[in-house]
Amino acid sequence: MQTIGQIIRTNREKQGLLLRQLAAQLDMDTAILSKIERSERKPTREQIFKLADIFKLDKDELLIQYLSEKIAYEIADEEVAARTLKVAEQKVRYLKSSKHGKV
Amino acid sequence: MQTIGQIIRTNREKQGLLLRQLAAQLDMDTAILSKIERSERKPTREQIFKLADIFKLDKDELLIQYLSEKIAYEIADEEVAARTLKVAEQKVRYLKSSKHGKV
DNA sequence: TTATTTTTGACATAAATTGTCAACTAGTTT
DNA sequence: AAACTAGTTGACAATTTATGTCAAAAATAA
Repeated sequence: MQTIGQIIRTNREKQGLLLRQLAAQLDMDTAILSKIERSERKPTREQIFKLADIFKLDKDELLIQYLSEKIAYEIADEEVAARTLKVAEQKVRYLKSSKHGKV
Repeated sequence: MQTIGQIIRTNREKQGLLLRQLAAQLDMDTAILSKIERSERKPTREQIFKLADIFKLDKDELLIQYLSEKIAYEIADEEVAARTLKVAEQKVRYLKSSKHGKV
């Protein structure tokens, strides 16, 4: 199970880029990128898209990794985490169906 | 599909309580409770537990409703919402297993 | 050792969440 | 109509959380 940070580091190293080089492309501080790679901070959504561009990764896939990681950390400590996600699925389905008409 | 707000309002009315009476029990401003019932604001975790006490509802159930609603709203607009939740389940399982030993 | 890269931590800035308050609306009573 | 009651709204303040900046320390390589 790879974290976003690990995905970034792997890709960066595969391309032989230094932290500061990738950070420059992302227009961010080296310190932050270092923290993101070690999961000490989360990237922003924009940063995710820039990373997908730079590494030619599928934007949706990377976004899914990013969002799911955020959610997972949000509730990982809850005993009810598993059931919460099941109910969340129902609610998402409901919200999406309401949106396209039937309220 | 009931929102937390609807659950609260239903229970409050069942008990014949006024907004200000329930708000007092919750030690919160009437305005906020009004907004929570209409889903204009989210309750805090503590407020959820107090509500479960007051209405004699199952704490875990209400917590699940609360957490899942938060998550659902977080990603409902994403095209990738459904897959995101599936991946989140995997990540939660992984995080929980790491926690109990095997890192 | 010197130079380079990465990590760390203190602090600043910005964004999101939550709370306070007073005015407003709508309905009811006098 | 005026006064009262319940609920709603919106502007603003306070708090919390997220994100960014910077310099110095630690690790690595030359």
